[in-house]
Amino acid sequence: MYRSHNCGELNLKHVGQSVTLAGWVQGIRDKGFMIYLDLRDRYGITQLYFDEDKSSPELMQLAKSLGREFVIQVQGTVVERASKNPNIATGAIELLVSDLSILNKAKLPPFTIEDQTDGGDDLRMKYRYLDIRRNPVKKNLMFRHRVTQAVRNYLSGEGFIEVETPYLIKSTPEGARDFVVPSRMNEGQFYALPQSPQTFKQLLMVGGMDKYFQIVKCFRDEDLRADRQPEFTQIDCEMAFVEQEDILNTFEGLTRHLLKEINGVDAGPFPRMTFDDAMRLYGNDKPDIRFGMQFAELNEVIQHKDFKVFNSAELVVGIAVPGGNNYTRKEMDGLINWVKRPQIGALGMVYCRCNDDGTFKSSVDKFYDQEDLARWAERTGAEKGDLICILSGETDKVRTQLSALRMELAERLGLRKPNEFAPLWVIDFPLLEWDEDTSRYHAMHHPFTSPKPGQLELLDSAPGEVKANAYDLVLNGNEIGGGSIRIHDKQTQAIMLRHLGFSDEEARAQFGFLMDAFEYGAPPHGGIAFGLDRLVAILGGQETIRDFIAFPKNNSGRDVMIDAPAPVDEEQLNELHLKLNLDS
RNA sequence: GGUCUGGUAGUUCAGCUGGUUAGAAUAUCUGCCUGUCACGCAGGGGGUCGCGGGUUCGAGUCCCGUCCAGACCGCCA
Repeated sequence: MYRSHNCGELNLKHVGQSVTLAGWVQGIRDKGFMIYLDLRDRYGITQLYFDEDKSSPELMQLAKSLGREFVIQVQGTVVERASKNPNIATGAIELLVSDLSILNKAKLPPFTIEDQTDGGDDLRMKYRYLDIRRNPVKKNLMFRHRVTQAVRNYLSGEGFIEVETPYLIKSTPEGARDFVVPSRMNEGQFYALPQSPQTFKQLLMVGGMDKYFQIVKCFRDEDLRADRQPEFTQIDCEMAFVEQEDILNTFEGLTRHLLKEINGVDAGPFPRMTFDDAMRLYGNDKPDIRFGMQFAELNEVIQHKDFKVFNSAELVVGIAVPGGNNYTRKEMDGLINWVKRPQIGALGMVYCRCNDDGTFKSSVDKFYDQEDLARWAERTGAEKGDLICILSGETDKVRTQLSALRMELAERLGLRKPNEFAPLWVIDFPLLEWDEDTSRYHAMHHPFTSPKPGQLELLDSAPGEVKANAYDLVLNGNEIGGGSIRIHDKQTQAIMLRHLGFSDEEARAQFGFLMDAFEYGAPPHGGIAFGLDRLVAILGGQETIRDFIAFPKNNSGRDVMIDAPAPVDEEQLNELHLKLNLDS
């Protein structure tokens, strides 16, 4: 037996007991005549105590030879401390050590194993196993466990069955790039790793599983971001015999349960907003509604003067920035430069200060009088002391730009409070989205999403207008889940694929198995998938998902710890019937 | 594919318009210290300034290239 207790559980009740502990040396405070040593494991820290008067010279010597992160085992007696530390759970006691053995020595770690480490990201990733010893990462992983546990309990309690679906599947042309796996036994052929178990969960519905979920890895070979990894985890869910309303209610229930169970937050009914409204009011299909600053379209009240920039714009839209009037000239210039950066791409920004005396001062006073400016304030809801920021241009672009500005300003104003949770359903997404590059429509959600009832006919006349039974769950400006009611009959699916540019042959080759299944009694069904990594990070009050993943990839998709990806040798390539072409 | 930022001691960083022997903090090592817990005090060691080229009397500093890391845009049905 390596230990009788862990390093987080001993307290005054244990005084006098003889115990055995094992763990890592967090730190040593060598006072000469006595030595204090912090012993750490997953559960906490317990102070070990060596005393020249009470310990043998050999034991003192051995204790002095210890270094940081040595793995040791100690036996001793729990004693009450002469001076207690109220900051840790075991702070009232210490262990007077009688026996010490070194289970394993440790090299000096390349960064300090402390809450505030001195290590940079790169180094921490390379030695992730050391990083995981640190509280922030350790706590995040344990937090993630609590969330997944709560998800499983809740869904299980609601009658959902967790079913595993295969990882080695088939590449499909729609959507993200696939990770591809060559097949040794099938020369020249490849599996693909799933971007999601989408078709399989639909087939489970055809198979009568009725309520399915799976906490499952998904793979997308696209560039990474702070909140995006090439392999990530979804809470994938599907239900049969449901309408959109059933799905929304069920998974609003799950989300409310998580907010209560994990964060102790009682969330009321989740508000719902159509995609069109989200775009109009926030310029974004995943609005952060923890704060206001809604868009106000100003065309009517702004295009009657001689200011050509506004008059020629498709859309003129503004937001009120609370307390923004106190920005200095320099800060305003900074803000204007910020929106003009290539990442945002605005050509300029017009602003209007709302003074405390009720007057207005705009950057375009040449063109607009006080009466005009008062109308801007009325439209944007700006009050005394606020600042109105106005962008103009092509509708889609200007909305995106103002949305970015809104988020940036909210960030600067501290309006994006991590402990506040504002869930929102965004509904009525368009079925199709025009793609400039390929000059065709592609599915906004995925090709199995059903159009709103009665809108199938519109597909021919006005494909861009067709709305889908598709919905996203947004939490604090992040898309944490998305789903749809699916097509469940072969004819509709065929029509859909035809509009996505598939020939009938291609459709059969790619999705024949699904369409066949639809002919054998497919129930109406629909579902949703949550991005677990993102969900966990947001519930944990953070924006980056990396520290909620035990072994994440870096910005260029590398695992710097095991140094993957890596070349394979010639023999392996031959076995897979592959020849490298590194020139292309 | 693109834009931007960074790469200097084990680590995190400073190092101005080019100019003596490249600094700080922390970590580490040695000694001292009887209640520490971010222990304290004294002292020591520690550098191919990412790499390659160029400009210059002289480059950590300027220029070009390259590699690596991070943020973002494109991309992510």
